[in-house]
Amino acid sequence: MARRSPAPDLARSIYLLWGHHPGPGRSGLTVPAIVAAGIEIADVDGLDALSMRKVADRLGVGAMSLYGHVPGKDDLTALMVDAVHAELYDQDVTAATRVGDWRAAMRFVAERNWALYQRHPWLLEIRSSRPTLGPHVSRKYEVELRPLDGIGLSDIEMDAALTLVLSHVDSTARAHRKVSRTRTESGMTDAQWWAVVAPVLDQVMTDDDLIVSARVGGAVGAEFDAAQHPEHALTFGLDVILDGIQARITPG
Amino acid sequence: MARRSPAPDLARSIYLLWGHHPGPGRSGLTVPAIVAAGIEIADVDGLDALSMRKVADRLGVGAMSLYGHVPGKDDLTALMVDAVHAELYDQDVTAATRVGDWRAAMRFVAERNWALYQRHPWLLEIRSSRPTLGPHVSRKYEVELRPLDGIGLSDIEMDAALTLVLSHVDSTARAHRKVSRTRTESGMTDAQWWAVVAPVLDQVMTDDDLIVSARVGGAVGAEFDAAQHPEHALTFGLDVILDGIQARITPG
DNA sequence: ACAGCTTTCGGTACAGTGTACGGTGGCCGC
DNA sequence: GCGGCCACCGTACACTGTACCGAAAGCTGT
Repeated sequence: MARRSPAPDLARSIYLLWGHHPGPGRSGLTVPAIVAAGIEIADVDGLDALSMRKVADRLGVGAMSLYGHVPGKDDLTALMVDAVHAELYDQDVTAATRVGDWRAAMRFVAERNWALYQRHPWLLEIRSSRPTLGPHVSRKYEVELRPLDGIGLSDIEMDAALTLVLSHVDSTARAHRKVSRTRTESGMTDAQWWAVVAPVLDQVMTDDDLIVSARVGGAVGAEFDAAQHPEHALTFGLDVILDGIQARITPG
Repeated sequence: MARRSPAPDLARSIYLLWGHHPGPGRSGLTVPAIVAAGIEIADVDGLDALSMRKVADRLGVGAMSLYGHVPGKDDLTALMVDAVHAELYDQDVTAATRVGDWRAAMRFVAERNWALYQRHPWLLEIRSSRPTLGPHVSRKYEVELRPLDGIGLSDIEMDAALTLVLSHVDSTARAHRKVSRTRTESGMTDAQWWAVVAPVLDQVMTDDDLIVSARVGGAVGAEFDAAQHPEHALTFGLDVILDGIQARITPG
């Protein structure tokens, strides 16, 4: 696994994110090409399937050649993250402000981020210790922050409010992904899966105290089969959060 | 890596979670001991450092001996997850209802879950496709759902509201962990780290549009150094969410 | 055109991982 | 005392990220 002794070169990582990388060598290999290949693999097979050798194979190049352009896998994934964030607002820094008041803007932001997670589910699997300080991520932050400027929140509250909206999308997408992975991995529909699991649970759950959760779990399960559960959770949570923020702006 | 061809045995996994496991063999190995060893390793060194060989070493046993008690690593981590959830409410199903009205109860729930994440940060790193259908996780759901019963939410809204609170704790803990990992991995304080990063960013960020984010980022960074940032984010978000739920119960 | 140097490429190797397979040793029932 | 069974585990395989260093290709100076 990752060497940690010679302290990862922060400066180099940042320069790389902001486009300071060597031109093509004699095999035509470039950083953008490597990043694009990585994204393609992760989009199709997930982050677990992303390996340096697979990226190299896809580019018709030896595994070790990648290391002349990218310091290691962590930096590659950071580059991938920043790259896909360019898709969000087409580089238009007023994209969110443009759609209406701050509530409409936050709904727009939530929807765009949700769509991004659907296109690139591997974003949810990344466990990086450092924040991604790349150009597109920075710009995304600006776009999403602007509609909250001047509506009566302190700077710190602005950040907290945005974080709240984004975390909600993140968590909902994560839950959504969990059920869809269960589906694909087991090769069953949700109903089939429950048909296998339910009898076992019935046999084993001898706990008489699970009164409320049994009822609620049943109701959720029913809605669940109705198939558009995640969208409901997304809008419900968003409504709650926006109302809560509103209450913070205009108390009483 | 994980074999997937012979379809993971769902029934066996559930039975295992609910305590159906073989007694000690001639080396004294038991499932609870394996799970405890796994938790100890993950608590200290994180989930990445958890390997079947390390668990076996800690128990003075060969790596393959574990497979007589546990089908594989995924099931082991599921067992670990369920096990630590026993710590949350000391098996008292009325623990949350007891502390006051539903708002007080949700604060209590948030605080307990936050504490659990601090004790077992590896909970945030788990990427399992299936939900953990174990006894302690089930009971936790019941404990946390009860205070929301009968306050004017539909069953589905109850679940969504609880999910909202828990996701918020989850996301905040995740962000908190990210900065503390940056600290330990780089061996620098936050200030030192920024002292390295900031000049590089300044040199490379030639984007004139980042007006609001520069200001807000600065404010957050200052608060950030004040060191209790995550607790602030936790209570701010919780206030927003609870106000939003309140608005949903008693409109007007 | 050719020599020499620089830069880039990639084969091999190493320390890890999860876990399948099959041999072995110790315990239990007779 | 002894046959059989089963828990245990040594070995092996297919992977991973990446360090090291030889090889080859291209550019430069003459």
